[in-house]
Amino acid sequence: MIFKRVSNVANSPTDKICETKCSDPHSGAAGQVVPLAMGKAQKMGEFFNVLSDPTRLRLISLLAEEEFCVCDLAIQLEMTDSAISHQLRALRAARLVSYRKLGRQVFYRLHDQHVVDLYRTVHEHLEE
Amino acid sequence: MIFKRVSNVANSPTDKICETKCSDPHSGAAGQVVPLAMGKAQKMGEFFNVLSDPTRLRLISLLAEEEFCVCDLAIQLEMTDSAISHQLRALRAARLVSYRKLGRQVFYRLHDQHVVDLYRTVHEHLEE
DNA sequence: CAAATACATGAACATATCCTCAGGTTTTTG
DNA sequence: CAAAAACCTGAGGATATGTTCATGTATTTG
Repeated sequence: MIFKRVSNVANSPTDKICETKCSDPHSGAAGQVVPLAMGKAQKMGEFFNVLSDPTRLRLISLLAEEEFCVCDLAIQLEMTDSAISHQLRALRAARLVSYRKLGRQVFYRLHDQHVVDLYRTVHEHLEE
Repeated sequence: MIFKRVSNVANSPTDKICETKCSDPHSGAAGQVVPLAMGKAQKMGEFFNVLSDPTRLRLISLLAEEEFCVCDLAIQLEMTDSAISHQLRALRAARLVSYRKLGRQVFYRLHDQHVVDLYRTVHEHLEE
């Protein structure tokens, strides 16, 4: 099956012709190669985006060891309470951390082991 | 061992006191919990950042199946050659893809299996 | 109860990111 | 050789992101 050019896609002024491997019958059952759907790519991107910030990664590296309150996290990263709080908000939104309140303090921990695994995997990968 | 407050760190006008668990002796051999170093956090962030864009993830999803030339990638994602080329540049810089030239076409493929594993792991993780 | 601590939040600013547009190079084709 | 195809690249503009600053809420302490 040949990929038909989607006509009005603003794909350059003069349309071009290059349907090289689109008709290739190998790879998979139907011989069709379909890209990840937009919606899923968006979700997946948002997930990786949470892990794309140095501060958030440093927070995760600490929380991978034990539970910490916001103030202590701020001290160890030598950053403002506010900055840390904002980042923890992002980590919460992504369901990467959970917390418990104790008096006026809030202790954060990693939501599950999954993130730690991912973190460690990439950490090893970059050691080369 | 107690964490001593790093004095001039712009850590709010009035310095505060909260050295809750910093002196906690458990976790690890020396009982010390040290955050990921700034430099490494930066590198790691850059790596995840490459995977934080929907377009790049869709490219990876295609290249996980087989080799493709730029034009075909553009057609399947319904985007401009230019846009795709820019993104492939980012993937190249991150050493996630390699390429071979054949005539006037350039065929891209994933550099190694490692990325595919990571991609699939997260893909499954988000299926809930 | 008033002050202080711990944390959260909104606005604002500087920076980064992704796409488009307008060119560029290289290779093929007529 | 000239035109076209395939791809690359830099500049520019809209949008997103991270920190600071100022302020707000809740809990503890004197």
